[in-house]
Amino acid sequence: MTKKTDGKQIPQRVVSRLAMYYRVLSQLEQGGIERVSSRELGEMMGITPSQIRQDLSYFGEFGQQGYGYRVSNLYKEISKILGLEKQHTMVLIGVGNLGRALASYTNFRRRGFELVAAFDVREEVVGKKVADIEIKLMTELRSFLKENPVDIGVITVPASQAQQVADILTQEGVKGIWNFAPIKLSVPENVIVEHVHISDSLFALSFRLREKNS
Amino acid sequence: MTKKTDGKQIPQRVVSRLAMYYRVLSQLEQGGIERVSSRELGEMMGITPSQIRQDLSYFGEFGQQGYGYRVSNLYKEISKILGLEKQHTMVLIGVGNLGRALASYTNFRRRGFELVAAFDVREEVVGKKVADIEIKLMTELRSFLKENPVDIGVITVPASQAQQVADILTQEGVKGIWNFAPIKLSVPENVIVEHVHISDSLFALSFRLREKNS
DNA sequence: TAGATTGTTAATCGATTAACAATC
DNA sequence: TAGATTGTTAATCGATTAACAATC
Repeated sequence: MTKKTDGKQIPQRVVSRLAMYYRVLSQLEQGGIERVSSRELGEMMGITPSQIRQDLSYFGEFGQQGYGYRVSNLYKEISKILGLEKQHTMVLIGVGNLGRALASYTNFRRRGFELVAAFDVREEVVGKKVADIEIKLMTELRSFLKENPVDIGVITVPASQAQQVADILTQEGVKGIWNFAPIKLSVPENVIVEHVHISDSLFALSFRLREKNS
Repeated sequence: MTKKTDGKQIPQRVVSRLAMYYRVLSQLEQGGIERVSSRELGEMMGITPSQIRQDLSYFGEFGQQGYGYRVSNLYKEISKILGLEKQHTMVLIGVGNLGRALASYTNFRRRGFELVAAFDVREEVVGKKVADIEIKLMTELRSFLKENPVDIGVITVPASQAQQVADILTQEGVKGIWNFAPIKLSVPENVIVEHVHISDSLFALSFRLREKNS
């Protein structure tokens, strides 16, 4: 039962697989499945049972010999590991099409990510709403952050403005940035940035299509 | 000058770094920079010069001893490698917020990805437009594909409908799928799928925020 | 009990980094 | 020329897979 989280730094690859496990387990639970083995999980996800057991062993012992894993239990444990049982507050900067899509994605709220404000530079959208949040003018970002505790900043502005926004966020104490601008941000080392480079994966698709036909 | 593409399968990691190189080089070129060394590139991207040279060596020799790389040249070569000099046609299935965001992202068109049609199940959006494309009813998808050559299908429907859409796409000869539904698609082995699991990266951010504070 | 499956240690595989001769 | 930097081979590192004792 000893947790193995002690000190050891968890590889990035393991963390992203945790998110996959979480997703699959959520489907299994919704499907009313009660137990699952690493072999079955592996088949569903296209990875080896060994890898699953190895990954989980970073965090503890969640299974039972001869039986496998209780779906509802493993789901809850992984949810805890990912920090999805905590509440997170988010601000959105840049209410374009993508920002709007993210704001409206109700699953985030369900998982404990609460959007508390949205900002844009364009005066004409100010006062309108996304996902029941009133859009504020970008110039109010700093003062808002001073008065409201915010965990995560979601950046969906053009690349040219992203660094500037990141600077305000980090100066005002935001500790996590979810960045959709196609640019590498410089931030203090205690701030965590997750980049989502959507177009990179389209380019990879293009490459693999080409590779196949040659 | 011998290309090394011969047979050897390129690791997925290398492909996704190619997309990064492409992005950085595009910035350098726009900034009017003429030459760059692997050391400089590495510093900008936070990876080792060795890795850059190793990656590039999969595809040929693009540099010059004592000088480095000519930015415009390397940019063009990587663009070729990624297949971005070819024209690709795309259809979009699911015109929700995310679909709308992708359709409006003009950079794709600039890179040779042309959206030729968009589909949705909701009758009320049919006939309206996204990015100058008239939205069609989902039931017309199959017949459209029979009459028009399409390279890539972009899936932005809910998870529950994604497999069904993927089946139609692959049956009608689409060879690449860009999937935003949070589910693993089963497709024939000659079809290439790129998944973008946006929420996975938010979960990873949540994990790393938690990890830091413990 | 016999069969199944875990958690973990050891072996293998692949990817990253270091080193260096070649040469601009 | 001397200094810089490539492309590539070899060394190292880390991640994945296999194997197996423990045990439900």
